[in-house]
Amino acid sequence: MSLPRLRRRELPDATIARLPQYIRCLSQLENAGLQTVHSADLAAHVGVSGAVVRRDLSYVGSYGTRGVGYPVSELRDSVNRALGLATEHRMVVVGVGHMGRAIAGYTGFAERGLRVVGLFDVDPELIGAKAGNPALELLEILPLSDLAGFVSAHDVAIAVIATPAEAAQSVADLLVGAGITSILNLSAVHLSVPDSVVVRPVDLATEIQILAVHAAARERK
Amino acid sequence: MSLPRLRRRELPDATIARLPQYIRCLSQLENAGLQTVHSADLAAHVGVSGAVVRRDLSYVGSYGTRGVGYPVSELRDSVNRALGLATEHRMVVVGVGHMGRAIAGYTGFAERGLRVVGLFDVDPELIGAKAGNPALELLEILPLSDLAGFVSAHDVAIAVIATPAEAAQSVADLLVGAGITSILNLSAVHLSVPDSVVVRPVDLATEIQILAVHAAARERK
DNA sequence: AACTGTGAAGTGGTTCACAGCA
DNA sequence: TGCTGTGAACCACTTCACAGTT
Repeated sequence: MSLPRLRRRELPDATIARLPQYIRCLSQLENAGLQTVHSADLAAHVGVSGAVVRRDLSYVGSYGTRGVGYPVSELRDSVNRALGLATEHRMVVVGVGHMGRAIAGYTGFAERGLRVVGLFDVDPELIGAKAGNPALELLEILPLSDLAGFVSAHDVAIAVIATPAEAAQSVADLLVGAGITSILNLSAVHLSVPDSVVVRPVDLATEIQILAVHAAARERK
Repeated sequence: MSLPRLRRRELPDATIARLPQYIRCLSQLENAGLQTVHSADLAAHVGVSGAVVRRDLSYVGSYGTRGVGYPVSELRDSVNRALGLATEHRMVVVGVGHMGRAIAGYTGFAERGLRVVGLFDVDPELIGAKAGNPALELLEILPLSDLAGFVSAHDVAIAVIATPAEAAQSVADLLVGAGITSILNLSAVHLSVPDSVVVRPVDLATEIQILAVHAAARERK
């Protein structure tokens, strides 16, 4: 009998994306008083196959019982731990247009261990105004010139770029200089950053375009 | 010598996502008077390798010249055609919060062959108000009860769900009933729809969570 | 009998490396 | 010589299918 593998505890991105969905489902089950859950139940809730769920849970190192299922609350704790939800990750949002406000005001970050702590913009009309999640304290919008100081003072590692495309690269340079290591890029352009910095691009226009191309292909067929 | 393969002209999603970036770059080069471009140039602009660019362009069936490169304007036309940019794809946005407004007001859709033609919400305070891209005509926000009629009357195939999680599934049901075939789901929950309907989920909180988990892993190391 | 955990095969996409052609 | 076009290897993730365990 070999010990459970302790080596690389690297979660695939696809798994990380599903774990919070399992957590939400597990919390509901726990409230409903359920003690155990099958991979198939979680699978149905998240819209994947049971095999995916079992594979995901094998990564978090939490074991179910063959023939029975998974213990609901232990499993939820394990998944929480795998996601590192004990520590709060602070982030800043640069660009307080509609998209920036949508993120600043999103109420679902707390349960994911995330928190927006700073808002930045160049527009003098916006600077000094307040925005954010009304359930927490509203945040004052600060000028970009305060960004570097703020990031180091508040030990922020994650930034969201929600500026127009033209400003995105210069904001990224600023963020990197300030010590940010992870960037969510909502602008439509590719950002050049050092290898030590991780960028995830999300472009809603591109997502819709993918839908449109497939829709056109289906119509044609 | 075998004819160029005419069979499945299916573009991979990853390729579809990059083509608009090539287009933007090609337009710039064309304005600058350049006649030809190397795969490496496009690659640098988009942040991928030259091999990816060549593979992508081989899908669109546009041929460069070995030893020389690609003809800029012919290539742009080919890419435009591959993306089906000649026909305009109409879409509706359901949920006119910050996220919905960000999409309704986005000015980059036109160059991608996309257009928001309808806005819908349940909030009586919002219904009747106007929102959208100020460069075009502003759109009146309509009640959900108008959705089905609107979709069939205006031949809309694509919808964006930008509602809170609780409303998302019922909105999806409504959209499917109305004949929508493609949905961009910005809510955090999985949507159940018939196989004939394509859903692309985009959850910004999840994207940030992926960054946070990786950041935590790097710190730990 | 029921359900987990996981090798092994399959899939979609990227990277390598090089043959082919101007 | 220089750059394209593309088989083949590779990689990350999913799916299959079944052995293992209670």
